[in-house]
Amino acid sequence: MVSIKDIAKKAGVSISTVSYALNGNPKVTQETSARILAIAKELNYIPNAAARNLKKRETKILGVFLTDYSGAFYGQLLQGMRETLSQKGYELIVCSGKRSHLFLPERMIDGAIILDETLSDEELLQYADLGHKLVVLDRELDHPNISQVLLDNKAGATLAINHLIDKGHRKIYVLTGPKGTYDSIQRLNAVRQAASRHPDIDFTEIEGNFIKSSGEKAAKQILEESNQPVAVFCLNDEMAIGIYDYLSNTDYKVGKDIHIIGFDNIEVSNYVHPRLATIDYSKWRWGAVGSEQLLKLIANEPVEHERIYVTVIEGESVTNI
Amino acid sequence: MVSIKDIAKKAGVSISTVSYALNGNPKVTQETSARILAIAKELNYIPNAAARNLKKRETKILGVFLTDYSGAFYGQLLQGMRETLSQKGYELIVCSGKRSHLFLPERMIDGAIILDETLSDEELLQYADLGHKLVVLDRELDHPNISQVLLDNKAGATLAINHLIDKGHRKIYVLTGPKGTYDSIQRLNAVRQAASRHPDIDFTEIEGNFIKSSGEKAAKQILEESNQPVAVFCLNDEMAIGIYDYLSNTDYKVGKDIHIIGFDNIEVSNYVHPRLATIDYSKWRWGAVGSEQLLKLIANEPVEHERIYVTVIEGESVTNI
DNA sequence: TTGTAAGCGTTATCAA
DNA sequence: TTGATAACGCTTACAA
Repeated sequence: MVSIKDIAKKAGVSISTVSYALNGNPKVTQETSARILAIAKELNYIPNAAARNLKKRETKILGVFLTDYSGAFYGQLLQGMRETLSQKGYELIVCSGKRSHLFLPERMIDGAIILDETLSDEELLQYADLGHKLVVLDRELDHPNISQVLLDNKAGATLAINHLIDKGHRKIYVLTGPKGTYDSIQRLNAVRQAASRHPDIDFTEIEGNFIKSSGEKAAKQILEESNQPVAVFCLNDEMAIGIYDYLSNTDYKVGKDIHIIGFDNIEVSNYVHPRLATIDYSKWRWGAVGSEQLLKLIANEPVEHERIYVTVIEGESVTNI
Repeated sequence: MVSIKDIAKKAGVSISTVSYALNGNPKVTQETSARILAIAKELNYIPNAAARNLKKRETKILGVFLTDYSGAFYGQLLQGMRETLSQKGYELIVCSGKRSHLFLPERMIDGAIILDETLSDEELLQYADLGHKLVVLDRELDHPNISQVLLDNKAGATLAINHLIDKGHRKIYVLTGPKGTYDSIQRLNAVRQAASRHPDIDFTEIEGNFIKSSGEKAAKQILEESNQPVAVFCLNDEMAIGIYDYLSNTDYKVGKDIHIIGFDNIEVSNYVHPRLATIDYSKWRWGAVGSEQLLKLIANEPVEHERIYVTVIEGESVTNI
């Protein structure tokens, strides 16, 4: 491994001069600086990250924590983060798994964006107390070192329900999500609020868990229970796709016998036929805003919580009844 | 920040004793060790990664380099890697972008898996020369510190063509991929070889670039050129989906007017109707095998290049003519 | 069994 | 303008 020591020896200067030259410090003359740089390049010198991190107490690396890598919209989300951060000289690494939770206290990364239920509120608050900067996308957490960038789930769920009602639906199933996750809880609460405003409409909740198979199961149950056309609000798109799958093996048709609206506008929703009506939001923007907030926290600038707005995407999966 | 110094002071021992205790070295007595551990926990001590990395010259972190985060099958691939590596005490981080290319020479990571055309062969060979361990999934590169785990593209493309021929197709379009990427080149070569073995069959190449829009463009061209039923081998699924999209706005039907087979069996291929025929392989296994190879390289065990095998998935997008 | 001390590769302070 | 040197937090011979 070639270190500044090697360069110093070869250039006949001290290591401090090398360090200054390498870091563009104007104290060292153009001449020596050029010579040192040339030698550094010749020797293929690359600074050792550990040594620098140890001394400078920062890595210029930020982490994003995901529960796993399977999420259907991570691509755009991460892209939004990366583009925002790289402009400011920060690198982004994607972390998932128990050991990586230590990256923050270990000072491997300078800050983190959280979209990972497996990290507890307590753990995050503890890090925040230690001075680490965090942006949470999946929970509400109040702390001076934490900023929230949350989806407007309530507006989304309300839009979805209203869309079904506008189309004349009076029997509405709601396929719920996992009990513990923020987005799921928020969406369900909004649905219940909407339900209480519409006593004339028949709302039925079916327990789901945000994965495809629970959509299939729900479809089976719905077909057994009722034969008039019904509407289903799936609290995420993946479950909606599950319903499509189940129906494709029956004579029932989406948008005719069962009307479906989802949430998230994941990529596959663009491909299914008929097109899935859903609630859309910019995943790219979510990542970008989250990153901006993190940079502000790190720069000790004031931050306010942000909200990501949502819109309805209409599709032939919901038609007039 | 709490360091071993703080613990040493509080425990009334030297820092080396603390270090030994923390690392479970049996030289230190149960008693003192227990006391030190207790204090460490009390103070919420977390070892500083930079300091340890600097000293030990390893991080127990491996990187996987991706061109971007948008790949349709990254989820399973990464999952395969993570599950394999975490068993062996390694953490995986996902890196994308210019600066992260330095993670290897900076010694931020102990090794890397490459699926990223933006890294040049020269750069990788240079790292390998410096002693860094690499596994490449997207090119052929011979070096003692590099192991290849490649898709059997040739078998896949041959299978696809044969499937079309078996179904009676005699006019076959081939929608190609970007000129520079390994998988694309390999697949096209295999197609040309198959073509030379079947002079009776009419092969036509259309230039594509692995993204959806080139499928749409190709569909337009194909419909303009020919009206008898034709077959198309799309060198990846994404372009095949593009054809579906284009046809959905016409009166032509997949599996009837245009027969399509893809490559990769990405998630959306499961959702489209009719089901897309395609070439499948285990993304999880690809990641897992790649990881195993990397661990072997790091342990200085002998490695041989590996191949990931492929199979045909039939679908109603290709029917008998 | 525990302590002393050197060293990992940088940065940065102070003196020359 | 450059050089000597301490320090960052940790590991690990070697000494006690």
